[in-house]
Amino acid sequence: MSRVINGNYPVSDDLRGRVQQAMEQLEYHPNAIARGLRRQQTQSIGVLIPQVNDSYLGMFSHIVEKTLFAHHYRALLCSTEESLEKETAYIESLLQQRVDGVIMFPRAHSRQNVERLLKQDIPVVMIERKLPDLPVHHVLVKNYEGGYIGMRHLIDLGHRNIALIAAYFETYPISERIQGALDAKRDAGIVLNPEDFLSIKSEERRFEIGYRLAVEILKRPHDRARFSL
Amino acid sequence: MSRVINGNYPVSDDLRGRVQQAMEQLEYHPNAIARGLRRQQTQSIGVLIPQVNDSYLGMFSHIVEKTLFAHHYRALLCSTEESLEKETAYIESLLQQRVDGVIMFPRAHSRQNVERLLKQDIPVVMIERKLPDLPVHHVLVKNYEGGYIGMRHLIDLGHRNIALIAAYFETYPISERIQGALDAKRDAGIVLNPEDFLSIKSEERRFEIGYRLAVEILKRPHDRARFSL
DNA sequence: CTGTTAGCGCATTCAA
DNA sequence: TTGAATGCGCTAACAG
Repeated sequence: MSRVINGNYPVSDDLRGRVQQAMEQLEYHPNAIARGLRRQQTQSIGVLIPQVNDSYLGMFSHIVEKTLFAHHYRALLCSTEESLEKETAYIESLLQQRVDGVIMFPRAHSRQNVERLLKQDIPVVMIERKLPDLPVHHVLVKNYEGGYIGMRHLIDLGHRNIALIAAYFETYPISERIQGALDAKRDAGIVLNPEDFLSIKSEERRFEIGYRLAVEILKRPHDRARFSL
Repeated sequence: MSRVINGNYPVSDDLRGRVQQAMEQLEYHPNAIARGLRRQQTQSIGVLIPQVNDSYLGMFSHIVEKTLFAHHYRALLCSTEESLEKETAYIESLLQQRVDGVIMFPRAHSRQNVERLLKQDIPVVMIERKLPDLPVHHVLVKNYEGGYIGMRHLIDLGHRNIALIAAYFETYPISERIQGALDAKRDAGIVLNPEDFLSIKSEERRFEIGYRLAVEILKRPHDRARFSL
């Protein structure tokens, strides 16, 4: 009897006892599928991440999973692998799965996918990316401040020749950090040397290129602090 | 019409066209919940891992997710955090979710949980742990050979004083590796010095203790190669 | 080839 | 307080 399991209706102790005993004997496990169909609610949240296999994102997904678990929700972790195609396929899957909500950590331009979710009235939380004109929740880090503080720290340490390496420099969180860093430089009255800003194109493998650029910088004359965003 | 979607019944082009058009207009997404209830099959596989947030396990879960995805299955990643309680809670959840199968990467003694799954006829795949008397699939690495080859390599390099650090030394994959390593030593006619085998108790934080033990070994006199399992 | 129907397991009515 | 009936959206079986 559903009333015993959910405890949202008055039930006599006698009946409850008999039902519970029967449940144990039959090794009965409530069918979450049928319940989801009836209640139109699945207690599951889609979590889209560029790659689970990454220290920062792994930490992020872990804490999300842990929190959802504690609130009796299940996280459907979806590794998009930076691919918009896979993200789209996963969105379709989550739509069919009738998830109660979606948390997105997008790298690519996922606007259309977000719109598809909203059209089906599925709440969306965006991490570290802005979609100001859409009714979604945002979780944003103080990127500008981070960039500013980081650069400021190096300046306070006495460094003056500070180069900047950035990937995805045209996208939201990074552009903010860069702006913060550049502003810190400007506020300290340090000349902005264009050759000190090295960007990595999005298509390139970021790790290797970052390494190569760093090596190049270190080959330059003078003492230089490095700063990677 | 389900026949159009699934394409497993003959349908005229005319009807198919009309149905497809209607689907687009209504922004129809097949309800996987209802389908799962009807078909008694959910196209989802539970994947239990001690921690997603770990380089080796992260890689493992990533490749599993990728493979399942390609086969139109969804991976329900469950991070057990080395806790038997959380593993048990997840097993119950997967049981209720009616997953089509479970892949387990257990650290703790998960025998009972495996038995609960089998009792409901859910296929189980065990990674790197043996449960010989249970009808489960096993995926095992050649641990003995790995330990043997590793030790053999150091011996071939000319080292003679070789210490061994191991956590969970009493559990399956590790004990195999240790046996392999010790056999390699014996086969090379090297005396087994008991103080060369350092174990880490399972309760301890493995990383820090491993580091401390390694430092201790390095303080010893003589040239010693280190070997961690 | 196509329309109709029953039932998957549950939660929520409505009666009793 | 409890039993019985309905329908969530789908697919498989059965007619047509």
